[in-house]
Amino acid sequence: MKISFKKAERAQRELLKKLKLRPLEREIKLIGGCDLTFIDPYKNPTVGIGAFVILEFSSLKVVEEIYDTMEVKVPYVPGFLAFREVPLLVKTYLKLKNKPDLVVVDGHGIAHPRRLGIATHFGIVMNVPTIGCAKKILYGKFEEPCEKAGCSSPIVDPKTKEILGYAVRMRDRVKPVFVSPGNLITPEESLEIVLKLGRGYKLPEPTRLAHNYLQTVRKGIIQRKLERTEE
DNA sequence: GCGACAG
DNA sequence: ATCTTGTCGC
Repeated sequence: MKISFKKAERAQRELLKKLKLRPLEREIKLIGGCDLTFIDPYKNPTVGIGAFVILEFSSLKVVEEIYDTMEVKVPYVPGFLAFREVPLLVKTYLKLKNKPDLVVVDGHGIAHPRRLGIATHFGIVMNVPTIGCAKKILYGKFEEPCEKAGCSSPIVDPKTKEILGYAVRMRDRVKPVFVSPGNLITPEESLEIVLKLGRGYKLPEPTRLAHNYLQTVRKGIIQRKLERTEE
């Protein structure tokens, strides 16, 4: 499927009007992590697998895990990731029994050329507080944080000098992750919460667990598919 | 014009 | 985003 940049940008500008970067309104009890993978990432129409893992924020214990699949035809284009991945994230989110008070999304929030990273896009569509946590920078300038776990430095918009988020070192001497608010939260709160989600790994727990869960699910699906075609 | 470019 | 073992450094 082709993608109209003109229409996509227009859609992003429309969604931007609904963005709310304001302090959290209620206490975070349940926190969700989500991620996507594909059966064949190099094929164009391909089957995507989406997953959500819900954790109790205070203990980081898993409360619920769920996944769903969907045919994905939209290609990945930097700056327009949400158009490829949000539909499946929404489909999976709707299956949850335990709705989280906040969702950590694999990708950026407002640290995006038009402030509409996947975390922001999903947060606005679902009207839920979100934080974006990406492994690589997409937009904004930052200084390398100190080498210790817990160190951070702001991601600044080169045009407006606004703070879009933070580069955060979750583990000693390991590459930082890039944290920015998605919707219904502030940059400072996003940083504060992500720091509480560290378990000594590079990624915050919700994201790490969603990713691990997906790997297991994916192997199972591929395995079952093989058994089915050879008997 | 060139480089950079989440997943 | 996937395929993959060992290996090096802290």
